[in-house]
Amino acid sequence: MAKATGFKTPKGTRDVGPPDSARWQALISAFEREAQLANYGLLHTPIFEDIGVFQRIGEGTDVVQKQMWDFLDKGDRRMVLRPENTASVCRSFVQQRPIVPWKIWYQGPFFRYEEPQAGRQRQFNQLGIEVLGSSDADIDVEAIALGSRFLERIGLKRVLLLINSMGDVETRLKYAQAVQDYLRANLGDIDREDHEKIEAHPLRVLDSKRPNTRKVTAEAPRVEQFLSVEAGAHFDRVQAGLGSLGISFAIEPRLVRGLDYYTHTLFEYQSSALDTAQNALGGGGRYNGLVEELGGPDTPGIGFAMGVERILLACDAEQAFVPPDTAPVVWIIDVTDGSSARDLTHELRSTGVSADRSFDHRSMRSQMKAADRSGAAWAIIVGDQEVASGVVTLRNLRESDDQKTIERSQVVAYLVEVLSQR
RNA sequence: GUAGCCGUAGCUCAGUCGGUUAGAGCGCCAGGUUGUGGCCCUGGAGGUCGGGGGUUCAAUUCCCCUCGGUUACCCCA
Repeated sequence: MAKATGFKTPKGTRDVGPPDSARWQALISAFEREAQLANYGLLHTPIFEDIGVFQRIGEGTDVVQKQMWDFLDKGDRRMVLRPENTASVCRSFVQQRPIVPWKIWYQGPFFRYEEPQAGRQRQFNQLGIEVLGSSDADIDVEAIALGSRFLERIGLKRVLLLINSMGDVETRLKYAQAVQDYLRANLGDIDREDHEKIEAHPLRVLDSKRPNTRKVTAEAPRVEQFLSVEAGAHFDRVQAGLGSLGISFAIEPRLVRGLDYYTHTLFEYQSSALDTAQNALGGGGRYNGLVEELGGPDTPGIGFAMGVERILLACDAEQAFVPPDTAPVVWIIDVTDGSSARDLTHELRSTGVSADRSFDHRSMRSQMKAADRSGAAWAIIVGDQEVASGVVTLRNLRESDDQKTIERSQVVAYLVEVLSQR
């Protein structure tokens, strides 16, 4: 417990240190590899932006209405810590005007000012991709497949892929009207807490978790009946593509997602291994109006974001993606004046062998304990006898207790040789 | 923003129906073994019992407030 005068991480934030940080890095690397395999480039955007960038994602959304972590800078500009990345990427696209299709991936911290709970932090990390400049349904397939492949490759098995379509803007408007009419007609059977949403955001009532509302929405009109010919063809092509790639999915007519910019394809990856309220590992969809909203040309886009913390929670639940081994290969035990430890660690590191040592002239027992605890495979022991004879003692700490005497001048080359044979 | 539960050593937790120096296990440090880790034994360090206020002769314990954690609503990653 922190002292009265001590500081702690701010509410809804946490430190991530060893060994968790190594696992976290490995997860990012796994995603980076997946992105590179599909020729996506890395885009870093600022962690804060003008508040207007994010207001474009929908005035009626919770993200904009109550979760924006905004502040005035010293020039009286209204800034906001980014709550998501799609709007930033579109802002960047408008500013840079890269050639299309622009395929980028990203990773980093995001911020939403809300009450923390399981799988929900005020600062959290997302990784994801965006593609701007193509309305080809095969890009939808590529994006969805990339996410599925990533989750599969890190060892998650209990993942459900849900998809839906919102159609184009006209479809969406007509469908929203139909849903609203239907909900109004069944007002009495809908949980009271959802009544307000019926008027403000009828589509969002569809993913309400309240039992009475769910009974009503199960029978709600389906979007298929409202899809234009083009929108229907697009959705058909996406489904056929996923089928061709052998990716299993379920159509979820009530999947609407909370951001207003989505059109056409919507998708979400859910973990059935998590029994918390937040079981969505990630989600995304197509947004064909957002670039224009931000002052650019009419440009289609699609992408998804996944929550790093949630993925790791799911990995814990499935006992997948174990932390990588970060132990040094060699530990130097020097019971003379420490000079050998100083020089040998440097030599080993220079040849690419990880090595560490104790400091502060600890006892041999203490140094051996430290070597054991570190997980090192080898110990190099240097005492007065060794120094006098120009040798060191090389001890195997893992497979056996074998140890042997070896020339001081040979030991580094010897270890490099032994390690190369693995 | 709202509600429930919870804040006692670095970690996981006992405990105190209010009463002299607040405990355990694990971890850490040292010793048993002045050249050998993992097992075992011994010892040690480390807490203003989350913070503030109130009641009381006396508060870690009771009351209020506050901060934080946690779970849920809402919503999302």
